[in-house]
Amino acid sequence: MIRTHSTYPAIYTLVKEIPCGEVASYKMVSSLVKGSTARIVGSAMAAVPSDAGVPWHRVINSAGKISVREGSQRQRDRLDAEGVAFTKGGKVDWKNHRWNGPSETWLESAGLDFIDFLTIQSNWPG
DNA sequence: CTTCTGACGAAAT
DNA sequence: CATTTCGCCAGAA
Repeated sequence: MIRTHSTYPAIYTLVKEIPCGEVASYKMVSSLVKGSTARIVGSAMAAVPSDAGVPWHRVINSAGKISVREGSQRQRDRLDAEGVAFTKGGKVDWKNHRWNGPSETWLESAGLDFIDFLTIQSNWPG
């Protein structure tokens, strides 16, 4: 694992909890990792080692779209393959594919109790 | 130390 | 809807 920002490891273990067919926003991820921001999560995704097994393609922006860059088509292809539906405007319907949060095991390891989680989740899109 | 560049986001236009 | 503006901040040069 590449050693960069101190919150990268926590970000990666959290993103690994997102199951096939579901997506989360950079903001959602950052809301669960203390000390991180949506921007940092973006940097973390850009730095994911190819062999780390982190499903980086399941993290999109808060508008429900895939951020434009080189390789964004590859991300779109992966999500299509997982059954994630996009509207004509290229957006994902949070109602159908939004991730609902990590396992309690993860929350515990992050020092968050269930009440904290519910408060955080109430501010998620959708 | 300074500068520049973003896989971001929210609000305003 | 699309664009712009501003706040934010890590990491590379």
